[in-house]
Amino acid sequence: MTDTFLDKDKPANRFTRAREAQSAALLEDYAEMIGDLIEELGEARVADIAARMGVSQPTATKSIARLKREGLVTSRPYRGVFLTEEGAALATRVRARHRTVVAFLIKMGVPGDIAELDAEGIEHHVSQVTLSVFEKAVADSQES
Amino acid sequence: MTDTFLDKDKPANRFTRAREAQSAALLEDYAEMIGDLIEELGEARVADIAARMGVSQPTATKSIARLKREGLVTSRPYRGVFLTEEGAALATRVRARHRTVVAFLIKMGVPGDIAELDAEGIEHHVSQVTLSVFEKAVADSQES
DNA sequence: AATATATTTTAGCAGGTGCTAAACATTGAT
DNA sequence: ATCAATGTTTAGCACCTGCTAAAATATATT
Repeated sequence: MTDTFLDKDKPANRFTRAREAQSAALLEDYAEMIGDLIEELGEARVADIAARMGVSQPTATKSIARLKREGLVTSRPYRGVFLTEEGAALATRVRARHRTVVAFLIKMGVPGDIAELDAEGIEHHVSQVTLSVFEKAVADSQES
Repeated sequence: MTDTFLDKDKPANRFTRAREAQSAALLEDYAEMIGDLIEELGEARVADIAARMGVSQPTATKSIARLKREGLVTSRPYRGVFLTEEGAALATRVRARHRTVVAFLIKMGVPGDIAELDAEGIEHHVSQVTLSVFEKAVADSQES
């Protein structure tokens, strides 16, 4: 019996862990943004997704293909993109985390626009433990 | 005259900015680690670099080629890797930033080991403004 | 010095994300 | 119904980062 049964999926090394988080980041961002678009516009078109991500439409199409492969969205050719149940859950989770990180940075004194920019990169690397710390810091500042 | 002369290098969009930060991350990590190895062992060998990065040696060799292309390191075949002046400056900057992020997270209440893991991903996305906020928060907690 | 061992690089592959140009489908106007 | 404009996908490229297997070089042992 080895001592590894508890860390089955834990990468041995911090860089490996950061690489894995980064690999999930694109999926998370697309899921969240597609959710946003559906809420705002009633549908998520490739053109809008591409514009918001700052990429070309073919690039968006290709990434959407990956999202489909991963079971996060569905789409039919020349029609919009829709979140699966799993995708919608991810979007919700990611949106909440994003808001927490932004609120936390602002609470620490970072200007809002910069907090928004930094959060976009930071959020994907915040563990659950750290996120809870951020949440608590934000909540504490809101006590009357 | 357009209104863009002030934001020459600023990506239009937060995702584009995060992508660019990510592209620099690998360079930053290698530079820092090569600096660490030289300090600890007197030299930075490919095998040690690969082990610490959690990648195979061929992968390390390939990334070192990119570092050379970017002017951050020098190396001769079958010999160690050395930082250029620019690479050393980058390593110093990155190491300081890493320490600040870790210290800040710990100060906020994140356990040390988790702070270390999270910082590895977060640090590359922290702007100068946010870093200053972190530094100040750490400094404040150290007042006697 | 010859041989064995260890290290490093090269070769070749896979998969991800980006692009432009061109083909295809849909939508809207005449 | 046809044609033009718009939106989407396909094709084909480039570059990055990862891998394994094999070749090349350096180092250590006898």
